[in-house]
Amino acid sequence: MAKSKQREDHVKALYALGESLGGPKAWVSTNQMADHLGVKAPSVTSMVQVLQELGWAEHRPYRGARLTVAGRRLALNLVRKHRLWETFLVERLGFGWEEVHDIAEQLEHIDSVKLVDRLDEYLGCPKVDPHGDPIPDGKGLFNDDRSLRSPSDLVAGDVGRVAAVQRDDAALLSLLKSHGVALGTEWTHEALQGLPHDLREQLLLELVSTMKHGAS
Amino acid sequence: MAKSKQREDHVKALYALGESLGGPKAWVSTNQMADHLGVKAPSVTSMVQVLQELGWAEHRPYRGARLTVAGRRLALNLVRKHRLWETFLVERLGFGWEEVHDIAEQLEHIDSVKLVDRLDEYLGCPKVDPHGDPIPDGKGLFNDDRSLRSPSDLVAGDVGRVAAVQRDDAALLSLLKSHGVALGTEWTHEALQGLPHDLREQLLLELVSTMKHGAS
DNA sequence: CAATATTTTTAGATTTGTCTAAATTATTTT
DNA sequence: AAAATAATTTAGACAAATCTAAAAATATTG
Repeated sequence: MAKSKQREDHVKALYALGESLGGPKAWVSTNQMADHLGVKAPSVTSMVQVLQELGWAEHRPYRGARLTVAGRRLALNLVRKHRLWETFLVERLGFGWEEVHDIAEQLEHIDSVKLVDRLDEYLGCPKVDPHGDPIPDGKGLFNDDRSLRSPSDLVAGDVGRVAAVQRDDAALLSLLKSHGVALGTEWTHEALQGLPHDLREQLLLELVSTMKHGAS
Repeated sequence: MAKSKQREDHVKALYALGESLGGPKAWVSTNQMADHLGVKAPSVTSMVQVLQELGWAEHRPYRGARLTVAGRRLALNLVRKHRLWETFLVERLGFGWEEVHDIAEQLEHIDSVKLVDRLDEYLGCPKVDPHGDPIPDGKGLFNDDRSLRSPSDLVAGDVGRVAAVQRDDAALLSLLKSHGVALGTEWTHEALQGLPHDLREQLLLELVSTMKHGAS
């Protein structure tokens, strides 16, 4: 096995960037990972070579890296732990959704299958975390049957409920909060235009009502 | 500050051994620490020198080491976190008291004052953990007003309630469990003699009733 | 109290994860 | 398509935490 905080962080970065780049087959550049992790590119190169030896990633020199099936399983387990702990912090300990990320970042590295399973059960096997993001189950599968839309998909007359936020960092979440944006709040197309563009684009909405007729 | 898991582990060992050797002024040998931590003596020497530079310990070559006031504060905070997490695992997640030590050993290094305070509050500010050991408060003070006795202090006719166990490791605790020993169970002097000597000596009891008259 | 035995430290090597600077490969531009 | 530019890797250094083997200090014993 030979896990470590750093190795797990690199696996998670590889997963997150791979997803945003078009799925498990996408190659992620070492520079992107370096930016994402706040380290320099050569550090990523050497770590990615370690991940390859551990069987968690594949590395094509000068092309990039991507996760193997085992690496993906590990990544999804980290996501699961992160989101379960965030849920615990918000729902049980009364934290605000904007202040839990850094703590969950530490808690996700705690190594105990039994702990995660018990925590999941204790929280009632939640399907989404406090940011609206889906929580993978014990086998690393999402149960994401929501149909989310970008704010730019809404037209005049539509109302959308905030279901998730794309990026999970304290600054952004505080800013959203200060504009009255929280999970579950409902917004008309018009009201959304009142938000700054970069903020608005971070939201994912569930359509509550529309004036449009025909196919949804 | 510059905390790390290893530095914190050495501070905790220094605290634990110092206590069992007669309080904060006692010098702890590097060999004792090495045994306790499962590393070699030279590793401890170099780490103790680091702790000295950080202001957490004092090192007298060839004599031993002991904590400074700051080091002691850090140690007590680690004990606090360890015992709060153990309480959480047993009382909320349904773990057995013998299986929580290793997980709490990881959780105690999570760094967030707010998290610890919220957890404490969530658990109802418990005074003792599932092994019966007192939990220091946020300022590092024990509220230990129990008067505990060693099994050998009991005489014929006395009944004692198991209030704590001296050592916290899974093997011992499982063994105790298999002999029917759990926190809160009551034992007569005679019944205690039925336990193996080394097991019996790990217990701390609260006197429930006695046939003796006069001073307690 | 001198010789021996034990404990502890120093010296130097190793592993993990990071860095900077230089070399290499890929991409873009003209 | 050659030259310039950008991205990535290699090479080599460094810090943290560990180890083994050897040296130094302390304790024990005859």
